[in-house]
Amino acid sequence: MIVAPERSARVGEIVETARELLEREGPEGLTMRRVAEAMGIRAPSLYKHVRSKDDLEALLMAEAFGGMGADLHAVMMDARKGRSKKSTDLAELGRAYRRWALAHPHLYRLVTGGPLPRERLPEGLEAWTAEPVVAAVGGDPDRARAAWAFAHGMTILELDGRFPPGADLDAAWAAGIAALAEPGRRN
Amino acid sequence: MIVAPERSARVGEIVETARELLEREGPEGLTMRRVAEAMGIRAPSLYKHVRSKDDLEALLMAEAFGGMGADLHAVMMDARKGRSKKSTDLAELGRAYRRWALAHPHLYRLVTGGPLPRERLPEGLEAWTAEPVVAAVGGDPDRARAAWAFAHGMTILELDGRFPPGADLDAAWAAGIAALAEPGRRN
DNA sequence: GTCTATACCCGGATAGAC
DNA sequence: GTCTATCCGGGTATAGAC
Repeated sequence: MIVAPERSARVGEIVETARELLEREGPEGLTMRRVAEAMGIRAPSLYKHVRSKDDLEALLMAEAFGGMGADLHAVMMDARKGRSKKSTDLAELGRAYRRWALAHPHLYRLVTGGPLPRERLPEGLEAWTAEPVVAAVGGDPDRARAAWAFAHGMTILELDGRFPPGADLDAAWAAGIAALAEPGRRN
Repeated sequence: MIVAPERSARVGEIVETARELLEREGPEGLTMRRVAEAMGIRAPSLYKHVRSKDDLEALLMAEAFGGMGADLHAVMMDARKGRSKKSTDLAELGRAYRRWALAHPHLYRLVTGGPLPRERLPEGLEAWTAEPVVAAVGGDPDRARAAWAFAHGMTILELDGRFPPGADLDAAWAAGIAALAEPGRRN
């Protein structure tokens, strides 16, 4: 479990406002001036609570990470109740991953796009989020990375509208997951 | 084969300057002012040749697309000389893809990050670039999309430094390619 | 301690003169 | 085809009012 670090109530308000703005209007809408405006104050006042815009984005990232991670962990827990086998896990996980991303496209981009500001993120958050994937492939780190790359690639290409209009993405997901769900056969 | 559309020599200069700037300094360095400066003119003059910065980026994108596509087509041609079978094709293709991206990280991001401005790109460029991948998986579009997503995911996560320091990326690539290279077995 | 006003710098873009 | 002047919007530092 991940515990949110202590911080003033004001900071919580700012992050919440920023999250709503980002989800509603996308990255263009997330400016310090707009956040302040939405809170009824002036932009410079924000700097009494957060160091910089990058800092604010890191806080948002931590929150979003936690939300997505919670969803994935829930799938893992469900699977452990016995109703599913390993390869089903991975398929379920993939669906949960995709569902979360499509429900929060801008947050997904924030969390997965560009380098991670690791110094600004709670320690262990990254590994915790990845746990369910590692578990679903039986602990093989190479296959876990391949699966993660596949899921991220499918997701970001879909969000960016890079697949042709008629593409059957369910089928592409199924093809990839089926292939990656079991141990390699050659070598 | 793709033919570059007609355009004034000056536009060619601008695109070339922009490409050098982007490759050398990254997206932060690519501003209209810096491009102009590098050419010894003022920024507003650029607008006599390109409509907007987005337009300039689209020109850059088309060029980069062509470059990457040419590399992938070369691999496909080589394979057709008979030395390799299908699954080898996909592995070779993956290596060429990764190599190109690591050699031109900023161009790769430009080409694959965010939505495609399809109206501004030469028609057919996208499909032409994808041809070798489709060929390598025997024409199955679902598997081609899965393979592309995997390759893009691996590549962008590597460029963004999202894998842990000790991760064996060669192994992750191999695991993914081996899995995706052959037709699915279940259903 | 919290906010405001003001101001600076940078980037994209336009208008109009030469 | 290039210039100068200029506008707008964004991040952010500073100084000071309450």
